[in-house]
Order: sequence, then structure tokens, then C-alpha cells
Amino acid sequence: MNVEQWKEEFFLILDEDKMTQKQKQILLAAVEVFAEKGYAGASTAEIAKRAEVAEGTIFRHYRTKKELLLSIVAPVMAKLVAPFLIEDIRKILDKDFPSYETFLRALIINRMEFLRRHFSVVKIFMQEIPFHDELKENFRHYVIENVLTRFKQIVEHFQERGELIELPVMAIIRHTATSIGGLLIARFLIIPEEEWEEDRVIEETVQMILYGIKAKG
Amino acid sequence: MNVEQWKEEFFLILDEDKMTQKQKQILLAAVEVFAEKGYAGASTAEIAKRAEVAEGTIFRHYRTKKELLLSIVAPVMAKLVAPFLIEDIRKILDKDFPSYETFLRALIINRMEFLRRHFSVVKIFMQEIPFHDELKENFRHYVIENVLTRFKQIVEHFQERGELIELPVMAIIRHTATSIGGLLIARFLIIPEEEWEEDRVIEETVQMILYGIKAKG
DNA sequence: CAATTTAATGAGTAAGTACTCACTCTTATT
DNA sequence: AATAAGAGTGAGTACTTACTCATTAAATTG
Repeated sequence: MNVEQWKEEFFLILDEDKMTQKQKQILLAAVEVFAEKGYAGASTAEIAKRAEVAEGTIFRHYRTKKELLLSIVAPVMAKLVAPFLIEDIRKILDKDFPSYETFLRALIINRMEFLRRHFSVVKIFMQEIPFHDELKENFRHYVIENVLTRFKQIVEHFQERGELIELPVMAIIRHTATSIGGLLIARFLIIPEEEWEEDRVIEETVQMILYGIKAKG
Repeated sequence: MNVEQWKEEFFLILDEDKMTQKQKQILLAAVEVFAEKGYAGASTAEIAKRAEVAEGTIFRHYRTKKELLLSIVAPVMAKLVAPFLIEDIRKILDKDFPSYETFLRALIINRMEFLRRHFSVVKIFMQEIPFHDELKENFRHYVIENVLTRFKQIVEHFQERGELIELPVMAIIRHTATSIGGLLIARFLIIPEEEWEEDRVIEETVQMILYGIKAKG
């Protein structure tokens, strides 16, 4: 995966201007090593070496190794829920998303773009979640508070309009999220080297989510 | 999660009889610590302590820490693909699985039972896959060789019979696996404490996979 | 340009780390 | 009961770990 690809975007999330050159090198190297070996398996010595920086410099900017991890992961996690941060989702519905299908398509494209930019950091985040209570807590708060409540509104909206079946809202959300997540994992984690016709697989996925895989008639 | 629950089954996979009492304690403790802190974050000192065994005893039975990890993970991985190991899947189809729906339902129930028994070890396995090439290689071989080829046969079979839509086989497999995986992750990882009406959510999942979430008419 | 703050260094430290080994204890075999 | 073989031990080893601190270099300010 190409470092250059997400580098700029990554520093747009942090406030890059207030960082020294060496600090940027440290973050870049840390992302690399954390993604490769995991937090526990990564040594500050190696991060320093790859950043071409003295080990002490790391601890001038980050008091502990864990603080370094959080400074990488936290801002990306904040952006992870971005598409659900819209103040009043109901104003967006019908206008921008006249159907669940339109919404679905936009969501998939949006999340694909996000992962293309921040894959390394998201990978670190997912790898480390089981071992750090701060991450777990933070994630639960973000997801439940923002994503889940908005997502519920959306599903209920289209259920009221008769476009979605009357299964439990959580079941529909789970199935939608799961199907999109599966596509993203296949695309970026399992077989990233394959030539993906993204437009086609997105359409296939939308179709399967909405109409299932059973033949009609 | 309940240790007692999977303990017996776990030792059925290994050949328990040829192990000493202390060796069993070591394995049990290792599973516990690996699941909690990850491989790199787990120290042999702590494993020994929890197993109530001297640290040297661990290395009497396992030459390295990694050998200990593999001895836990390998046999469970072998069983992971069990439902697809049937010699000739075509003999099973139509007789035991007259429809994809029947097959789906059986698969979900089977995998749920499996996870209920081996959740800790599967968790370790999934946590460590990114960091150990042996695991990655082994998994790829098992999955591609066994699961994928059989699964392809099954999907093609029901496509020929006109029960499944004519999307690419891999797309259908991905969507099926993804939907089941999502259910299992929600059930055992994200909200295991919730009271799950398993029969109901299984039926919901089967329905959504086959018919989607769009209302008819 | 001098003064002061801030960034960067790398040798040093105490607390781990996985693993070894000479030894003892237990169990099975003759 | 004597012998052999394996299981279990825990102090010891060489090495790595995250983190500190006195010192030097660079940048910022009056």
C-alpha cells in the first residue's frame, strides 16, 4: 500500500502546521511499524530508527508509547463517523437521498474513499481495539452516540415510507453494515492486489443487500 | 465468557490423554493470556504464573513461545473448515440440502455452535493472523483449497437449478459469508451479553440473505 | 545580535524478555 | 528394589524494553 497516498490526508486531520518535521517523521514511522507488528510488537527503538530520529525525540513529543498510539488513532476514529455527523439527518433524506438505495450507494462510495486514504490507521485501530479499554470506550461512545442513532432514523424513515421490510431496525442495520464491511474487508484486506471493478462490485453489493441472492419467479 | 464451556471440547481436539496435568494447565493459561493481551503482549512469566507452573516447564513441552501459540491455534483452525471437508459435496446436495436456504440455515447453526465452543481460540487466531506468516499461509491454503472450492460447487449447483441469481459466484459467496460473519461477530464479540433469541435472528438473517431488505410490491 | 525558549540528542537505567541448564522429584520398567 | 526416563523446577543469562536526563543545536524573540 502506498504511503504517499494517505500521507497528506493524514496530516490534514492532525494540525500539521504546529508540528516539526521530525514529529511528522515520527508519526509516519509509527504508523508503519504499528501496522506491521502491532502495538505490543513495535519497539520505540525501531520507530525512532525508521523515522531517522533519536529515541529520546519520540518522548519529547509523546510522554509514553501509548500516547503516541492514541495521537495516531484518535483523530482518524473521529473522522470514521463523519458521514453520520450531519446535524439533522431528516433534512438530508428525500432531498439528497430519495431512496435507501441512493443512500446505500453513497455510503459505500464514501467509506471506500475513506479506507483508501486511511487504511493503515484503520488497520491499527482494529488490531488494537481488543487490548485498549480507552479505544473500546471511545469507539462505543462515538458509534452508539452518532452512527447508531442516525442510522436508526434513516432506516425507520424508509420503513415508514414502505421501502424497507418491517424487520427489527437493528437487524437491518446489522445486515447493511455487515455487507458493506465484508466488501471493504475483501477489497482492502484479503485481496487488495486483484483488479477490482469497483463500480460493478458496488452495484452488485447494493443489489444483493436490497433484493437478496434468490432468483425471482 | 465461560472457560468451562469450551474446555472439554478444546482437549478433544488435541490428544488430551498423552498430556500431563501441568501441560493442560499451561495450555489453558496460555489461551487465557493470549486472548487477553495478544501474543506479543503476553509474557511466558505470566502464563507460567497463571498455570501455577514454573516457567521452565513451559519450555520443557514447547521449544519456543511461538510453538505454544501454534499448538493452540493450529488444531482449531483445522476444525474451522470442517463443514466443507465432505468428500463429494454433490452427494450431499439435494439429499441433505434440497435448497440453498436449507444449506444456509445448517451452516449458520453449525458455525454458531463452533464459535460457542472455540470462541477464545478463534479470537486469538484472528488477532494474530496479521503478524504471523505461518498462520496466514496455512489459513489461505485451508480456505482456498477446501472451503472455497466446495462453496463454489454449492453455489453453482443452485444457480444451475435456477434458485440463485446469476451474479458472479464469488460475489454470492462473499455476500453469504459476510452476512453470516457479521451475525457471528455481533453475537459473540460486540454484544455477547445481550439475550439473543438465536432462532429468530437466524431466520431473519437467512431471509435477508435470500430476499434482501427491500419491501415487496 | 544577545538572550531565552524550544527541539533534539544518545548514553544510561531499571525492569522486563524469552529461553537455558544443572538439578530434583515422580513414575514406569525390569 | 534398582534403574532409567521423563516431568518439573527456579535461579541464571544475554538481550531488549520503555523511558530519563544532562547536554548540545536550532529557532524565536526583544
